[in-house]
Amino acid sequence: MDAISDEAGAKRARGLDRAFEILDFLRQKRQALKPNEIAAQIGAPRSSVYELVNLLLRNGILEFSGGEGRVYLGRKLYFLGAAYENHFDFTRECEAALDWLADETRETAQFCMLDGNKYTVVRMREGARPFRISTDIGQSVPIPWTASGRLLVAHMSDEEILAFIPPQDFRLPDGKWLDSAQFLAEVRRADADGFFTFNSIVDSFTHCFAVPVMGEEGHAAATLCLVAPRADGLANRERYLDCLKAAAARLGQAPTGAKRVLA
Amino acid sequence: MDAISDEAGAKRARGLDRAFEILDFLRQKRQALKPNEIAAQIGAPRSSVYELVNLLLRNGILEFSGGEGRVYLGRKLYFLGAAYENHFDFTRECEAALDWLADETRETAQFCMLDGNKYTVVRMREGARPFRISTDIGQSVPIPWTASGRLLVAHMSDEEILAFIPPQDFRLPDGKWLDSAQFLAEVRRADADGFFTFNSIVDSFTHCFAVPVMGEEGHAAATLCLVAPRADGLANRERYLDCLKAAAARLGQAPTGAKRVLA
DNA sequence: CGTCTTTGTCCAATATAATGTACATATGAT
DNA sequence: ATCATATGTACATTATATTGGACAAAGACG
Repeated sequence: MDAISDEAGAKRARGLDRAFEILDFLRQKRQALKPNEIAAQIGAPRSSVYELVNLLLRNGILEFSGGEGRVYLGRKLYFLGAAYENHFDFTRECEAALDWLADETRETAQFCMLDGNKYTVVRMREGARPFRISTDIGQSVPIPWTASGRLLVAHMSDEEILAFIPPQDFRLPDGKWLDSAQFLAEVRRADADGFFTFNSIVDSFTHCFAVPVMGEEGHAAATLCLVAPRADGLANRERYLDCLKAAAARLGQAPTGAKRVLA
Repeated sequence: MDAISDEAGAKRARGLDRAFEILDFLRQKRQALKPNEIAAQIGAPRSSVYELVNLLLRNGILEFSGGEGRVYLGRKLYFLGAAYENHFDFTRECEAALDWLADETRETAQFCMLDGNKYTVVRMREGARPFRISTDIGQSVPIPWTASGRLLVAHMSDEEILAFIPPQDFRLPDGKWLDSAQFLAEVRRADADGFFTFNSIVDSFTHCFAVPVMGEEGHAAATLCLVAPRADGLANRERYLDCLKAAAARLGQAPTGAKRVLA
């Protein structure tokens, strides 16, 4: 499934990799599945999947859900995820930033990150527009399809970027292929400018704005984005960018392990 | 680590179990650790831990954090946890219920679940009291120490319960041992009553109220709790219980007929 | 009634993952 | 300098985890 992992030769897969492949698959499907279905759809031996599923069930990583022996992601994952969220503590400030952005611009505001070699929307505020413009939260989207994508890979070299992004992800939703050289050029420009904007590739009526949120490694750990109707986006371009930059500046470069003890 | 799994004989541990042991350990420690430290503290071979950590890093399950090669839970776990939360979608209603409870009673309100064979507070609203009564969110607490614990294991047989709860968890914070027979009797009473209340075992000045939130399997999937000063709790006992039951009824699964929370 | 598909369990074979050990480097104490 | 500790890497060994395939029960369908 992942372009990173298995190739051609029918090698044995490591249990851990298979396990996380199962978890990712369930997340992508967003529904409980029978072990059999999982095995068939990810192309793994049934016996292996059954064994792994049982193991994960015992650990609380998976849970029975939906009856008929179907399984889905388990409570333990929720706890682990909550611990992550708590540790890096971007959530609260993130929500505040999105609220402020949505309030200030009336457009859809998003907080986005990389999930492996895909782009994903982590949090979102719907704008006050009469029509909804939204990618679903948690869905994996090819990096080249998004404005944020340019910023999220900007710390890599050209070679690293091309090795990182699956080649098929340069195929746009309309079937056309995005030239990788053009993409790389846009990455470099975005990095130099500190933002990236374009008419959305995914639809034909929105303009997207993205600015980086700097993490502790000194590069973009996430992005803040606005998705606006095209005319509107072009008309308010400077103001929107200023809003985004202000919000990102407040969010970024948080003190590393900052633990706040509340009184 | 888990009382369930390995004991005695120095057997080889399975990679997956070790991996999740590492994840749980990091969650418990709530800080980034070096692989070396992890290995030493969980009593695992260093070479194994190094291999697993690298594997988990490649999968985004762990991340470098805090420098010096330290690692902590990774973003992928956040995504998986978010998918779980989204699927079972208890969060939004849960927050509303806690808000309502805190508003109605002015006491600390908690939403609690089992994490493996421990009790844990998943969400909480601080009460309006001048002093704080709080278990930290996400901390694992022995089941017998809590009022909720009685309800969360009530669907098991006596034997299952005793096999499920680690024996040392019957040792209370003050060093005394809780008689398991007494605990089982309390479990049965709580199940019959549809609630459990007692003077906290953990401290000496609070009274705890717990009611079950019924899940799709027909037993308590979680609990709603109030933690009140003793005098206050006793004075408002009936009203607090009514509030809790009302909130839990709205939260829980519509009873399918088998088991029923008595009003 | 057969026949096919779906689902789950069981088991032997072997590729390999977990481990112990040795090695390399840095840091700090004496 | 010398010793001790902490940290990370490399590799051979062997216990075992992964896998394919056999087996069986339970529909679905004609």
